[in-house]
Amino acid sequence: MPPAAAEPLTPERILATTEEVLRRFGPTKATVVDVARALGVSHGSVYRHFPSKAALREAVTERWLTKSAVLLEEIASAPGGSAPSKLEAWLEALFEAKRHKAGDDPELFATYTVLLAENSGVVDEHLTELVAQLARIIAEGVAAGSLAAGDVPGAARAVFDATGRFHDPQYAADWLSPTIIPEFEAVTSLVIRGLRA
Amino acid sequence: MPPAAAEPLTPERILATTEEVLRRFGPTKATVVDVARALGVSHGSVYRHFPSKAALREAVTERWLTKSAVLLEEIASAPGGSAPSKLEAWLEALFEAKRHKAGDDPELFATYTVLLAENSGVVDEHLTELVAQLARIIAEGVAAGSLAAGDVPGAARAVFDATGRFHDPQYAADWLSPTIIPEFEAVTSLVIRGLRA
DNA sequence: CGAGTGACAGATATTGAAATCTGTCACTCG
DNA sequence: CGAGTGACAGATTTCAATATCTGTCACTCG
Repeated sequence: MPPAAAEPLTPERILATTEEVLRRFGPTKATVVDVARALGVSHGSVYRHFPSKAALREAVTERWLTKSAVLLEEIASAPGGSAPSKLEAWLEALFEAKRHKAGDDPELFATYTVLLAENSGVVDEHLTELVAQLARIIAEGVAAGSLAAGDVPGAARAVFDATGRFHDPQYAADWLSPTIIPEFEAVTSLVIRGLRA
Repeated sequence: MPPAAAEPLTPERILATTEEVLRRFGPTKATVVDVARALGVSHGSVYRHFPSKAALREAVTERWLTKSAVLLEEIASAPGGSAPSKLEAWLEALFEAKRHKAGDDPELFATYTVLLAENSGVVDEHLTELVAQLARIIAEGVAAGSLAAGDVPGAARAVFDATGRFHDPQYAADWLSPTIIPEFEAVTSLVIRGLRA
């Protein structure tokens, strides 16, 4: 981040710089003063755009989660393909995305894990959104006769819960295990089998 | 714990006192000196029986896990009953036991959660033992024709992983939610359905 | 002997004073 | 005006000194 630039100070620019500062200093060391310094403004200016440090960090978290949700939405709403195979693709995309984020840059992943933990409200909304995506896939399968579910939202939630080990960041350490992929496949196929008509 | 008694200083007595001290002071404050004081001996004596504080805490952890495993083993090896219903009973017993421990004495539960985290070796053995119990139930079902599984140990592991939300202490906070029981039932029935012949 | 002791060295944790950070606000200046 | 400032009070974090704990060992004493 170049020290300054006479560009207008927008929320967008502040968020991007906050991400950068979090990346460099980590979640415990990154301060509002650091963000302001990186932007070449006083920290008071940052408070013109965000009411608190917590709100700033929450906005960064939201941004990150939105990116993931959009990616998965594309799979969920893709035309064609059977519901079971779409379900499998969706679960695999979720797992692979997380696994790569955790594996490629563990420090950044740890940083975001801290932010997720302190913004459970934003995370809950994100999880609700993901379960809703799953529910749409399952509903499609029920309509097509390839899946069976009495309570579609309940089934979606159950699928999400049952695969928690492969998307909950608390298990990130396990994702490095060489047996994690067969384990993922075993759970996925068990769950899909349980949902088949 | 009465200050002293001229009883012989056995590993068993040290372990019981360590549990008591952990219960009262919590995992961060409980020291070997505290344990010795509660036993009315010098801390050097404790080191005659356990090579280190870590070993002492590990032994306490092992003791606790063994108790749980024995309880579940009774269900797994009970004669009679179909494999699917035994599987359900086993999963429910595991969940209820954990849920009650967490709900009835949250501080003690938190203490043990800390000990579990620092003794992953002991925990891994315990988990292997539990998965083996599941595998025995599933094998019984396959033999009786009520369940289907190509790879029985793999399926047991998958069942265990899929129900993680209902036994992994990291999720203990969720166990207080009023919706946790239907969620448990949804996952359990999905998994058992996936295993049915 | 051999279970138990207690003084000791090095490691770890606690504490309180100093430094830094968060959030506010009266002010500047284009 | 209204985006940006910087000095300030109170909260939080850091750091170094102090205290406590862990683990060892030469010793006691039944």
